[in-house]
Amino acid sequence: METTRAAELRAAGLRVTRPRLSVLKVLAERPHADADAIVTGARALHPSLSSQAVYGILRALVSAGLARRIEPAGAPALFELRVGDNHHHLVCRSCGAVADVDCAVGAAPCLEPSDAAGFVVDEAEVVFWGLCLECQGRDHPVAAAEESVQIPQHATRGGVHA
Amino acid sequence: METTRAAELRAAGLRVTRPRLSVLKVLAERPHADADAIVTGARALHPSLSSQAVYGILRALVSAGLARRIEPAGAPALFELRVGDNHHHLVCRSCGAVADVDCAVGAAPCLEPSDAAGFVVDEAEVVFWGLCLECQGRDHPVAAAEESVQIPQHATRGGVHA
DNA sequence: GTGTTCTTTTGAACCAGTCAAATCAAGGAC
DNA sequence: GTCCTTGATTTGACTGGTTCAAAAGAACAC
Repeated sequence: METTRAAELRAAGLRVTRPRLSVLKVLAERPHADADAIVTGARALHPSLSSQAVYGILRALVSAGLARRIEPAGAPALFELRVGDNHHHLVCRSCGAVADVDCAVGAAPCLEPSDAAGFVVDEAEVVFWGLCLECQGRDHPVAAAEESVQIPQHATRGGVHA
Repeated sequence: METTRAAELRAAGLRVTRPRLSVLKVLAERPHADADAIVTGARALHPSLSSQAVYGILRALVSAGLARRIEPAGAPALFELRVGDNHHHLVCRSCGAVADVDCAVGAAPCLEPSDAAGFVVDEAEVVFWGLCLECQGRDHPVAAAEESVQIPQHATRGGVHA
């Protein structure tokens, strides 16, 4: 298993080091971890690891195409290994939990902007905001989105819009 | 005109103050301004204005529903007065320019996640990444998305995906 | 006008992330 | 296997965007 990760690094033109293997292992175990969680997790495997090293490693992985960085508004950046497929994210307004979603329509027509204003678009990024199963129960079940929200984002009333 | 803005503030249950009117005026003149630009602009109208006051005002406006905060990955937050309609944003990877887009489809089916994983979704936020007209010319016209990019985001090769 | 309450000011602090120099290790050449 | 070059990590300081807290000030209901 570690051989696989080492091969991935090598294939991407990156040297195989213990810090990098540790970070990859943490990312495989918990997708959508933030830098801090990755530092903590990777230190279990390589105690001397500094947080700056993790930032460097994450940057190397992202620019090599081995990892993807997502930045939900109001939260620190998250990292995931699932890269190269067309998936988006569900984010819980209350606890920040993140789940992957595939878009229902492949190359969806609604994701070609109606008027691109001269822009050449190369990516459409979608974030679905809501409440995860757990927070629906914890907060009051109706109008739960009004509850104590850590992520500073104006909650649109009245259903999903596009 | 200022009467209108004052009325909007009052209607939202906020006191009418010169700092707030100044910030609203700046937001009306330049949509998608960041906090720093708003401070600079508002100081032209109210020189003693502190940046902390602007942060406070912006927060009040957003939570009152008079303004909307958007946070493109890797850039400071932007603010706009256009609220309550279903619009999204085009962001230039090179210069950070932002343009509004209405989605082609109203309550688009593709924006209902294929599998919501138990989440109750109340908003779908779409960001289209690309190059604005100006940066297409400045950078090399083909594969321009590979150019010196300030916003740390992995550029997906091969067209818009969903 | 007066007083209460909300705003702004002032000044400090916080956090995620970055930078730069020095040390260290991976892995190709021998 | 050892040496050397280049790239990776460590160490420590620092930045930019944003938030917090206490004190001073201004709106506006009465």
